[in-house]
Amino acid sequence: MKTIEQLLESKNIRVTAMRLLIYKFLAEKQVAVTLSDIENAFEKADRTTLYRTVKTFEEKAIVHQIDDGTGITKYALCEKGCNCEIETDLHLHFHCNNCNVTICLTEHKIPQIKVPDGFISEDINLVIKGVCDKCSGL
Amino acid sequence: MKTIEQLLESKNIRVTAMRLLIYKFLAEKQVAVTLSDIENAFEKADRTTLYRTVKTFEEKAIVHQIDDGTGITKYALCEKGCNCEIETDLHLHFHCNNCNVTICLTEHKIPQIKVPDGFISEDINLVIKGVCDKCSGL
DNA sequence: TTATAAATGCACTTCCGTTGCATTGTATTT
DNA sequence: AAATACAATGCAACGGAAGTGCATTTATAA
Repeated sequence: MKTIEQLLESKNIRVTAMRLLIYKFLAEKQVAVTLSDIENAFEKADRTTLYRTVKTFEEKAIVHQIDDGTGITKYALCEKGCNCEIETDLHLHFHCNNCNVTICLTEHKIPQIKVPDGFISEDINLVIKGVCDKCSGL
Repeated sequence: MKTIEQLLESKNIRVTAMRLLIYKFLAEKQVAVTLSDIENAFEKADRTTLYRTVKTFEEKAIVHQIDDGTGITKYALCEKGCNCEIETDLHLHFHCNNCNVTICLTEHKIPQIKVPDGFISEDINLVIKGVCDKCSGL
């Protein structure tokens, strides 16, 4: 079991208090969060710091960005089964129109999709919108 | 063959010069356009008018909105084979990372995707990013 | 301990989407 | 045709989110 410190070091990122806190925050959340969410959780910290921290995490493949169609970028930790950098391993996301939550369906892989001749597929973004299990009551 | 005037009237939208121009602009373009694109094409017109015109078109299912992950909303005409309002008929979009163009692949339908128990799928957004036929040179 | 570089905080900017309100234009009724 | 009603347009402004420049603080290395 890797500690967060070890993880950051393995990615060549300096271990700072802020980064540990943000990492822990993301790890606790089971859903994708916006920058505002992080802002609200750390009111003492500056927006820019949070912004740049998340950007650093993204570059180092610690978090991945999610575009769920709400117009606001969300972020979620890359963990067990999430190898965002590998195209064939992309998972999909679910956005609840009711509670506005976005979650990673890491176990659901995106099916191979044929593109027309001449087109080269590099990345796929698949977001399903609807009602989540908590809201549907099923 | 319906004229644009007839189309607008059939959707209960008043026929105005602006709307005819914007419709023609969208029809000429083979790709999805941003509001800025339209703005640049009609510099005499006000941003708000263009914005509201497109929104009207969207409500009346004349255009559909595309979220290609660039963070900027794009719009494209709904035509032959595009029945956006019907979930099972959703087509996918391709975004070229090179020339930044987004096109509708109307002939490519989104495969049925199973969601976990308790989740209800209402809408699906699928964007493939890569290199388009014009840029790939294939 | 000092030098070096990265991380943080503050201020500010830009871009896009959106709304309120006054004005112009279009359609309808008498 | 004139008056009325309502929709479309234009202008101004707001708000949120993303992003940048620079000074300051903090951490790492020499």
